[in-house]
Amino acid sequence: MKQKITIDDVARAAGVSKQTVSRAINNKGEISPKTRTRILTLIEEMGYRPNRMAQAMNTSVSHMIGLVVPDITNPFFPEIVRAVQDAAMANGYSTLICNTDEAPELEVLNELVTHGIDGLITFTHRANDQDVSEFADRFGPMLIINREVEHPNITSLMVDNVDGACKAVEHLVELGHTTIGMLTTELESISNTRRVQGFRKGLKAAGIPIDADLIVQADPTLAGGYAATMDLLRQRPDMTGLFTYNDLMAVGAMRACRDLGRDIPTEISVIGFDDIQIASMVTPALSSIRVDKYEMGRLAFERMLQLIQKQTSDTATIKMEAELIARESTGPVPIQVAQSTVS
Amino acid sequence: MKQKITIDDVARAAGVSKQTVSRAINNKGEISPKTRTRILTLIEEMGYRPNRMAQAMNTSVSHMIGLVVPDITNPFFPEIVRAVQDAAMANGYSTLICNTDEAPELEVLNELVTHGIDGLITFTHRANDQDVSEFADRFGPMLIINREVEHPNITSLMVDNVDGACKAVEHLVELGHTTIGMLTTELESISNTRRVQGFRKGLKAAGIPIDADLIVQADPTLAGGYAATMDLLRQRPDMTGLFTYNDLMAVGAMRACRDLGRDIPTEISVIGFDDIQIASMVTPALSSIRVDKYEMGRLAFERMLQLIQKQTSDTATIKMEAELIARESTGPVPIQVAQSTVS
DNA sequence: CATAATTCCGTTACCGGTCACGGGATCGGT
DNA sequence: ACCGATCCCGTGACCGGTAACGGAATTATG
Repeated sequence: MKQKITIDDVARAAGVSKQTVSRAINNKGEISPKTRTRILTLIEEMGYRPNRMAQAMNTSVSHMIGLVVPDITNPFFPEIVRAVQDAAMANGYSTLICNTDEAPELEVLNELVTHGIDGLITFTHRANDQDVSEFADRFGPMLIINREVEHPNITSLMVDNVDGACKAVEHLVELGHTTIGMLTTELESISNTRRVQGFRKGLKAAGIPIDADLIVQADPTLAGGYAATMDLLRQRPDMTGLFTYNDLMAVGAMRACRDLGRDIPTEISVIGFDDIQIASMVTPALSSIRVDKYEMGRLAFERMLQLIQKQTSDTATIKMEAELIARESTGPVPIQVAQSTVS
Repeated sequence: MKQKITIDDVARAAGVSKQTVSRAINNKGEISPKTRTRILTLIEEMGYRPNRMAQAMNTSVSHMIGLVVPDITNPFFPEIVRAVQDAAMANGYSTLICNTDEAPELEVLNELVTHGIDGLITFTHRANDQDVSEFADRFGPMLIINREVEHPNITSLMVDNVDGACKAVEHLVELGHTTIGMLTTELESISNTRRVQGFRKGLKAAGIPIDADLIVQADPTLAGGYAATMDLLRQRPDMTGLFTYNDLMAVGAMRACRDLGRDIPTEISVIGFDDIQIASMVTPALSSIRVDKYEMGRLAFERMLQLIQKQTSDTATIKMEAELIARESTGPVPIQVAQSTVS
């Protein structure tokens, strides 16, 4: 049994050629209105749906896109994924998703290509520029998030990390802090580099000298943030403001502060980055630099669709701003119960 | 330009028929070892990969499975998705994912089928049994999580919700609580029904009479838990133990307790269900009934693969236990920093 | 009424692989 | 040296659709 109902079955039932059925479905080519409606109602009755693989074989349009994220369990990604899928589904596209944190990125990409995807949205970070370029040569439209690669097939979507980090520092400075630390993470990460850059820029703008001792590297996790903060606060108890590479580190940092008896926000202020769901759920609620993740996914798919349909050949980088969200961890603000739909 | 490299290109380059190339790749049929290795090295050099769509057209094996979740941004799902994808990738399978909380479920399923998926793992909850059965008639192997449908093509994976809820109550009872409330959610949900059932069973086992006033329905969200708890604690200030349908409600409940000046856990104990990442991150850390979500996804794919490859025709329900995780919210336990890998 | 222009639909080839079959070359046995 | 078995490999058809072309039926035109 190959497939439940084929176009031939419909053609036979309608007493026409399958080409005519095809014309009826796609409303393409010459076909009389009454034949068309007759076939369409018949299709409806039979519950026939064209096989997208067969379609893709001659049209080269599979109605699938690839979506590659490092790790879907990282709270930063689900919202982006959701946005891409919502937009995809609304346009008749399905999404093939892969995680790459423990798999060779290019291998994953190549595997996705064999399925005939029409486009690719990815957070490819580990593969080097040259390999990515070579891949893009052989493949079609590609959209990379938080990375810029010069290539006619590659469009980038960049969050303004420098500005975001800068806003975090500005916020702390406005609250009166002058001894401000930062938890950073692996240097290979472009986002991290930019956020450190923004941190320095913010301090400089406020006329605060940069103290290398206050910039500490750690794992971008809750445990990493906890450990680094324990160390940092012991060595530099004078620190009253802390900015972290991401929210999970900030949550860990807050836990460390509590364990060291440093009240938040009266004795120390903490601000994270990304504004993941958890940020608004912890106590005290975490201030953060929000990246509009849903919008990010939406924009990514929107441009991707245009590229696929060749409505545009614009591969100019899409830029997004990051926004300060001040909550309890950087000052006494009213408690807000977040809106969230979760079962 | 249809595709970068086809089997014909390889055949031409090797000076053989494409059938021979096919034999070399699949190591199937009669082929001399030296021809085979010659072709394989050539394939390696050229970077050729067979088009899975074309393969699927005659073999009916697309190496894709469908994965349908209500909402990937719900913290309950990413880990399951990840587990399925890890297992899938390890077996050469790709995953087509869709969200269904705002789309007609059967429509989504049917759409996935047109892509030729080999199997389907789903959390289909809203569609009624008959529609699901009819769908299963036309489709192949299906695995539904947290729902049982009698059908030769359908395998179920069930978490023992009754037992899990029972464990939560037992835990509260052991701590000395006798006035225990529960936040439930929509009645249509099977999981909810079972958890309420377990709640009642636990009380009965402890000899505590069931007080209908203490069972309150709310949205399964942080906001829902917050609002319901505010109401409940005002009407029943004597309540000292609270069990919630899920962790998000519990986090909301804890916030409500704090706002009402009820200290956790000295004045009231709270326990949730699912043990999502957030549970270990909030303060105080939330006790919960853990569902091993990674194992859930792993088991689901494992069985699915067997069914696809017809290694088994076993559609017996897969059962999973839920486990008590006691943290700060139900008693003074040492603080644990959770292990978590997040960027 | 004959011819040209439309309208509508069927036929054939093809997308990129795999299956079933058949046939040439090599080898062994007598 | 002849014949059958074995080992390889090629040929044609096919999976389920679509593109391109061509031809019959209908309508318009002289």
